[in-house]
Amino acid sequence: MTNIRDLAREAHVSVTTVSRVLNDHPYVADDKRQAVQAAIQKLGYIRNQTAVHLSTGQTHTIGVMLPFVDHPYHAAILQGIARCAFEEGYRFLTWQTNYVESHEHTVLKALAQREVDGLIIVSHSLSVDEILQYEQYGPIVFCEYHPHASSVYINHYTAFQKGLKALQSLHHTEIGICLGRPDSTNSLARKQAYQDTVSDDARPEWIYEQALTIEDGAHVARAWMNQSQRPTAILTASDHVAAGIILELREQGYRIPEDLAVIGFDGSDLAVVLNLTTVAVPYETIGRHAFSIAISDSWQQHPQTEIPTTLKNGTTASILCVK
Amino acid sequence: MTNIRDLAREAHVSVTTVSRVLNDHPYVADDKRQAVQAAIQKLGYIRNQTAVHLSTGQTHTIGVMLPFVDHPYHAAILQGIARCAFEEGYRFLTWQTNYVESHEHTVLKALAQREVDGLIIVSHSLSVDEILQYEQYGPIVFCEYHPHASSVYINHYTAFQKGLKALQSLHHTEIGICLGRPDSTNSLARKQAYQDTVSDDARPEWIYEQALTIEDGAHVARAWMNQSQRPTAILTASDHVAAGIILELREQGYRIPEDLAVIGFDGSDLAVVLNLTTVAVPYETIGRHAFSIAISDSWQQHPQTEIPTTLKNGTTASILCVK
DNA sequence: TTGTACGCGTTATCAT
DNA sequence: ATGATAACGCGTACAA
Repeated sequence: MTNIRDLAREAHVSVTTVSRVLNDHPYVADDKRQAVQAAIQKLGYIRNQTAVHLSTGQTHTIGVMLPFVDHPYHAAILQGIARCAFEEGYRFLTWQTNYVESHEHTVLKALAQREVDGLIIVSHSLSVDEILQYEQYGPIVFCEYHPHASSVYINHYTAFQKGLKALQSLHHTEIGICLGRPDSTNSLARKQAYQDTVSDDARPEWIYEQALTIEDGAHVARAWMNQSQRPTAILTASDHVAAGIILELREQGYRIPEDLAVIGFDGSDLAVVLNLTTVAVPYETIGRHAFSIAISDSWQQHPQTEIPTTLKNGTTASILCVK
Repeated sequence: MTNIRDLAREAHVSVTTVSRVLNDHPYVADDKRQAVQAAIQKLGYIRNQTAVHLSTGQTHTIGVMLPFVDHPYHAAILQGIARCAFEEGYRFLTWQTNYVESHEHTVLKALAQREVDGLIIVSHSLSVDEILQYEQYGPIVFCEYHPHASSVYINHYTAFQKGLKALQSLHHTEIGICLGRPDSTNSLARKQAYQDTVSDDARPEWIYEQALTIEDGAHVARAWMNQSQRPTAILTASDHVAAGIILELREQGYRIPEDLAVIGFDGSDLAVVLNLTTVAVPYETIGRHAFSIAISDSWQQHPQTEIPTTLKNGTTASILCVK
């Protein structure tokens, strides 16, 4: 493997001059520059990036920690990160943690070990404090709201409130909600929005937890059918869950939204094909913002960037479907 | 940043001994080992991976080249790669190329520059020969069939044939197909399967090209409606396209499968929620195989690994729906 | 404008 | 069992 020393010898210049040519530095005579370039051609030289990384102390790589890569929600954030990273000449490493804490530690360690210049945390199960201990090694940006950390987030409280108020404006008073992991930051905010907005009509038995997948949605539907007192509308935390509920209920002969109004969350392809009423989230934008914070110096101020959501009208809970 | 020299000084041993302790090598006395470990604790030492990479000449990182990260199809392959990589203590870098050739060159260059130990190419637009020139720098594994390269693939010819024969067994004789990028390896195989299987009934105007997204599917549906001679069944190259066709046609008052039978491809979430008849592909398995080939020595023999597909019955083209 | 010499942090070779 | 010391390949003060 030929290196810059070989080039220097071949071109009859010093390694410094070679390095200058390689990095487009000024102050190098044209004849020498050409001599170096000729040597590069002749010897088929290719720069070793690892050596650059060691020498400069930077890898130009950002790490991304997320539970799963194959969920539309996360993939869309990745999309934003990918676009931005490419534009900036950065790479990104992805770690899939499945919310396993030991795996999350692996990711944090990678930051400490200088494998990456910074970290974007899409979702996590370790405590924020524990994660922030690694901030001494480089920028850590969350895609969730955390007041004492750099975070790019959607306001799950107001987003959920938006859905709930829409249902109320359709004269629903018996409203249920679906949550994902019950103790996650997002779920807590959503539950709070539920209690504040629906207030007196809020009922614990209408809060369906651990609802994350299509399959989980079907479970929720079955639970709903078995209840003596049923909500007339359900706001979910993902389009997948909404889809599961709707499919199962239709299967059983119920009509949506007449028997049960359902609102999704995400604005994914599922919402398009099922024509779901849903809370659309610009995930790609979140990824872009998170990335640009991670590679700038602004992260040190722990900036808070809220990304707005929009309620997208469909046929599973719309004015058109209500008398 | 403390390094192994600091540790050596602190523990009163040589850097070699420190390195041995760090890498669990034998031949190091217990007292020295403990002294080193104490020094590690005291100085808060963390190993610099970049230096390890330079010294060993390996990065323990695999690069993944794909057009988009936010398509279920690619995300599922990534999932397989992610699982395998984690198990093996490897990292993976993802490059999203959008099928832009200059971007693809960037990825190949990264292999030459030793940023990654190997490359998995999910899909590409550069010629295989051009890509294979970079094989001198490390393993390159394709997730498409290429006879002279390491490849993990599904047989698009037989997979498409499977769908076509299913339609024929439902007594369809007027069959159309949707293809993605018209000149891709996959599309060519699919077109061949169409011509061979449907043979005399194959019609150029029933081959709908550039059909990749839900939106494209809607276009296909409109094209179909405008035709004087319409196929009675369409086999698509993705569930997205199938979904787009079905939604648009239902919108216009057509019935599926009575007016048009539709078969999807992928076996994605869309197929689940729309109850599509589809050709299911185990993408995660493809990712796993590709990865394990990339990190073993077997790639040098250019192994060919075919992954089987299965026809999944739904309601958009099933025996149940035909008299 | 150019070059020398050292640093980056680790592993590997070869003595002892 | 342990330790000097030379790689690995590049960037960069500092000197000239």
